[in-house]
Amino acid sequence: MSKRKPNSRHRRGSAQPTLSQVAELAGVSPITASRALNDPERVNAATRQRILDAMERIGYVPNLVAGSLASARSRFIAVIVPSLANAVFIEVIQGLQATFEAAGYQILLGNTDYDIEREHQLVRTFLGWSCSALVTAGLRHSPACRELLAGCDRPVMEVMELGEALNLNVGLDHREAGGRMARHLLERGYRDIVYVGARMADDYRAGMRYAGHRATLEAAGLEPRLLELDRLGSLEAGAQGLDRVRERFPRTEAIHFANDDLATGALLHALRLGLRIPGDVAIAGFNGLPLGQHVTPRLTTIHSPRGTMGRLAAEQVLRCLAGDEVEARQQDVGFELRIGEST
Amino acid sequence: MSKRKPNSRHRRGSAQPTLSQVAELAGVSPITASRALNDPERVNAATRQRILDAMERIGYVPNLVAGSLASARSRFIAVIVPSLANAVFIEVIQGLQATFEAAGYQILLGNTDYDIEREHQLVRTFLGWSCSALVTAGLRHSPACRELLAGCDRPVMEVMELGEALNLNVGLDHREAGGRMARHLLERGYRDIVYVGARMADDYRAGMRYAGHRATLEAAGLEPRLLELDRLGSLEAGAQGLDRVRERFPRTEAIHFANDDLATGALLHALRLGLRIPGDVAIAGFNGLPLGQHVTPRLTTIHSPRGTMGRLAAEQVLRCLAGDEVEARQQDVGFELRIGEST
DNA sequence: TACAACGATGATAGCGCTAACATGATAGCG
DNA sequence: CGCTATCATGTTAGCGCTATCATCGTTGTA
Repeated sequence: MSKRKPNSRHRRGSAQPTLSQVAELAGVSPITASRALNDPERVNAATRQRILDAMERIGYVPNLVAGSLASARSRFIAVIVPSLANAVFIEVIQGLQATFEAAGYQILLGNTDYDIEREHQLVRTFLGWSCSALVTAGLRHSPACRELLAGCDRPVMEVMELGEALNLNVGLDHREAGGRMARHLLERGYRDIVYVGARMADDYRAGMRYAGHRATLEAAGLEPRLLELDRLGSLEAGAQGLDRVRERFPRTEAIHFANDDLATGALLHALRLGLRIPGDVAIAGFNGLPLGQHVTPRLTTIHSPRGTMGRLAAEQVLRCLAGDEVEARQQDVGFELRIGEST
Repeated sequence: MSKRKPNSRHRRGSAQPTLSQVAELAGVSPITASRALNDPERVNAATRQRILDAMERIGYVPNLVAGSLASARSRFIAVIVPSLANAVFIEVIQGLQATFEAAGYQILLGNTDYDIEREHQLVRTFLGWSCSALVTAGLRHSPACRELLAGCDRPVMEVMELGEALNLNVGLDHREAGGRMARHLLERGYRDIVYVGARMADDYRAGMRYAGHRATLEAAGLEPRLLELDRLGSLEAGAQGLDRVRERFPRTEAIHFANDDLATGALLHALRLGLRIPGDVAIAGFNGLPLGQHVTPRLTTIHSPRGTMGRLAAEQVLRCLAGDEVEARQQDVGFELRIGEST
């Protein structure tokens, strides 16, 4: 029933207390109240306390959206990963999150589901949020996305792998890692070796490891064999992978799996089947997930420092944001062969 | 060297193309350009195409910060969890994320690290971002945080457990789940049963499961035994838990672990030690993680539908945001006893 | 004592967008 | 043919905050 007053045209807003109200209560101007929060040193201690009290009293919550618009910068860091189902990305995210959060930044998490177009969309959205920096998992982007990232005038960090990066880069050499494991298998005397990947068109870093693996085998005069599964890595997929390898390549002595999930799934499945490991078949993985280190026999794998990768990447970005000179735009976190009893 | 012109006082902004520039190029007013994006039906098709072309041409990226300020609502959903190290939360987040993302919402992820004050801080920050709704893992909050949530005038969803919720609630009854597993162990004939928890002051839902476990044992006239570890659940901790139980309660017939990580860690450790399961000791867990279903013997556990929980919660929140009447503010997703060979 | 240097605070003017209302053209109706 | 309904678009006025420049004492110094 209550008709809106005809004169007062607008009345919007969220009915939340505003900085102006705080300022009025404290008897200062809004800008001083703003400074009390964002640049406390520039405000007289007594005045500041009066302002903080007023905020407390009326339950003021800063409107960060307004602040970001006015200052043209947010305290958001965009983080874009291809999947949340993979423990590897989670650990990198944890490293990023802890470091950024400690510096007062909030993470905007995006999940591409291995869709490169989706990534482009996410980058647009995050730029629309005036994020301070972007972190993406991997170096592969659609051309439009790459252009957007190159021209966005803020730190762009690409993690997980090393290569021709747009700007900042922290990761490891997957090709080399794949080669390293292949060499280990050769050193152990295995000759009939199969590499098992899972959707390597999407998980292209697994493809890079395979490339290293293949090159090593070829250099040794052996014929590389590849089995590719059409679903992402999981324990279940690993079990299936083992079955398929035994069916297709019955003389196989060793299986080099694209990751620990696959490898552990195969290992547990092999135990169920009563196979001896590595007597009947040797199994190797990649990642160094805890899981593989708790089974018997322990999984031979290549450990990558994922938490560290996230932390280093975040520190690098923070340094950039602080305006410090960044010494190394590219950082190799390396990897480590961990030999268990499975090979 | 180039002195700023003395008259033009300000010149800020990000040098990014704006809607006004798009509008000018397309020969319409800014509001029409705005509508072409946010409410396409209300704009003539030809005009709309002209506007979209103009956007494409100058590489316009919507400034979502400005849009949110003007409309007093963002498309953010705050999601607050106590940890990212636990697969359980990850799976809930995945369910939330997929559903919210499909509806055009962006998740703001917060990690409290089991610190209730940190949660309060996160809620403040997220409210400052004008998030459309909040999702928190669990019902426990600091009084100030609870007050903030109660008065924030947007959907608040509490997931994971059921109880006295602020507003919306999707979860399961942990007390009942703990009781259910205890009953199973009793039915199997075990009498000397130990419950192993890990930092239950923090992981208080594990404490609720223990309460159900204890009640069931007491009702059967048995004395409940508890072993608490001072670190969070992990395979490693589970192995340690088994050792401690065997040392402290040598006659133990069955161990009810607070979660699958602990249980699986113990199970694998037991196999390493050459113990028979369940002959020497029976092992049960909670969660229904894939891991436990791939070991031999398979782990007896209680499966909770975590992905579903996330999805249902998100759907409920979306319904609320759409203004639909919400039929049930509280939803029990239940749980399922999955009997493996470990008991 | 005059003047620069500094510290504390304020006035003004937007940031880029959209809600609310307004306008003008066209269509539908008896 | 005058009236209202509907559609397409425009005008106006902020959303709540902060960058920029301005002001006004106070202090230190020659």
